[in-house]
Amino acid sequence: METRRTKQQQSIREVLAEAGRPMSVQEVFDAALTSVPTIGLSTVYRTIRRLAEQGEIAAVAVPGQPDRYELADVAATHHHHFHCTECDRVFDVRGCVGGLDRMLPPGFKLRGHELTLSGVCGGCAAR
Amino acid sequence: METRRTKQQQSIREVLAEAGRPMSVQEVFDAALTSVPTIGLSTVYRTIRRLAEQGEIAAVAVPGQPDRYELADVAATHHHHFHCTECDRVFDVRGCVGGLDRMLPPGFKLRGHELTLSGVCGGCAAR
DNA sequence: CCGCACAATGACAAGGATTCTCAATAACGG
DNA sequence: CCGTTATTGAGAATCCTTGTCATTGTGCGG
Repeated sequence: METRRTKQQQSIREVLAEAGRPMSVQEVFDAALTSVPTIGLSTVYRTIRRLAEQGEIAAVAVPGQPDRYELADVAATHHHHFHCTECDRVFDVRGCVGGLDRMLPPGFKLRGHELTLSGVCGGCAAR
Repeated sequence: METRRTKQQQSIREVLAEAGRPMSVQEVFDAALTSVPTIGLSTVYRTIRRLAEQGEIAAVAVPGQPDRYELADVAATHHHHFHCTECDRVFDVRGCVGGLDRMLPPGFKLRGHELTLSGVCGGCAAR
């Protein structure tokens, strides 16, 4: 089961890398179309799922909307997210919080956490 | 446009109130069936959506899974969530974090935040 | 440089979740 | 008790995601 390098996967990674923010599958698909006009939506779903399973990208959930994804090396640089309720885009924000394990009941084991701030982004607030 | 009191809506609220944790639509439906055996899935979706729009319940997102919902008065008592990666249930946890607005870029306006811890719950850890 | 094996693709079918549609039901004011 | 009409339940329709499969094209060995 070797792994082969294709322009489709290359494109998807580039899109995610250049975006600098978590993107939905549809967003990735639209962006990838400009560099690989024949790419199929299935391929984007497949590739993103595989990257997620391999831990190369991380999923970000927003209530009522499809998941977004971002590169794991970004995710590894511990940070969190900001969801603009106006334009529905998601941004990365730096910084974190501590003492989380103290919030848990006895017997619970903490493995990770995800903080999503919400409000209005700079662009939307300006208008 | 008056609002009428029905046993279906009553049941859905009771289920959410008694659960004490965020539930998916399917979970609410299953639980509501015991008190109102004829209730339809459509009604549960409709009612939950309306309650969410009215701000009576709040949505909780988990990557790759349908949203969960909990009563707003619970949500108002500021708290957060713990997602067990073993049994996939979501629990409420007390406590919070501060200084979040300092994490935002200039021009961004913070209106709310959602913290989701993940790991293994007490029950699953015991086994 | 060529050809083969098979991983990856793209188009479409299939599946699951959620919303929509509409005739039938049942609150609630009169 | 009656009529109005909000609400319901069943199923169709829609959206998002995964599965299927013939075709394509990568990477290796010759």
